[in-house]
Amino acid sequence: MLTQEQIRQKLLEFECTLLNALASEVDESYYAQLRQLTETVRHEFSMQQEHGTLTNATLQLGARVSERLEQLGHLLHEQRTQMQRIHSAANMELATILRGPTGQSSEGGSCSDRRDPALNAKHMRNWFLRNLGHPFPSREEKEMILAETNACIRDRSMRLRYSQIVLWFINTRRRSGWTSFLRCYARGDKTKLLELAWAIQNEEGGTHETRHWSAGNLRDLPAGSRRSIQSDTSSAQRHIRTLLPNLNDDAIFTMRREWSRIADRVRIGAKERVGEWVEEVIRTPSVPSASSSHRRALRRVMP
DNA sequence: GTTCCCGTGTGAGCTCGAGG
DNA sequence: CCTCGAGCTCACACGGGAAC
Repeated sequence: MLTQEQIRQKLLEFECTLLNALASEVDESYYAQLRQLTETVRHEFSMQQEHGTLTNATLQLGARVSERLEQLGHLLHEQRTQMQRIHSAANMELATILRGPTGQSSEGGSCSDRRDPALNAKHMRNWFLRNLGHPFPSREEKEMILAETNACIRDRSMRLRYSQIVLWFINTRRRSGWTSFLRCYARGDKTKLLELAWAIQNEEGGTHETRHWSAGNLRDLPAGSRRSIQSDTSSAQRHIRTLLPNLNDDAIFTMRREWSRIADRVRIGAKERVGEWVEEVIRTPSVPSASSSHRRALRRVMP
């Protein structure tokens, strides 16, 4: 353990370092060095305090250093805020230049303005994957996702609207294949699909992190459906075979593969897949195509 | 009847690769 | 380099169904 004099000496050195930092520019490496030094001093100080070996004068010195640290903290915060402001202003200016003299503002509703290539879908994807069995956020949840997404966007003009969140979920359900899966394996019954998702999740095991998806919560269902599931206590433990008794091993394998593809498409980004739609149409020629995408695909492949 | 939400159909901007 | 088509994505309009 250090002597009282050694502690005082270290505190004075530390104070000197802090004063230098306050008087000059602090970069990331200097900041890291200061943080390390702070930890060392704090550790030594608390050890001495525990043993009651600190004099009043040393305690006062400690308080003064602590005050300097706080000052430095404010200064760093100010520096960072200023840097962020400069960065944001530079980005906006660059965007204006790149847009060129004919560039239009995002107001006005023309079609050229509707598309936002920088749509930040991270939070929406996360929510979707965590509720893959029932990806229908409530109004409150959509507003929360909206707030989380917009908190990540510093440029106010780029912030999302509530309707964009709604549209994203509609389009993602459709394009990831979730809606087709619902029709195909649950006959449009969302409650059954959630049960199926739970069954797949139970059989697959692991965690959300290893699977990259979760079935979601019963609370997401309408009250009536929730009650009907809860009344059947074994439903969450049901097996895929019980839920889909008509499917053989091959069909169950195909179903599980399609389910993991849905998760992948949501995780990486939903893509239109012309080849697979054509396959689907060829497989079931008697079923009229339900989606515009089918028609678009066919129009492209068979002009 | 009204309101809200969802699904479907479709338009349109953008990117990218192939071909001239 | 330019053009063109395919694919991807966002957005809007509209209709249907459920809840009130």
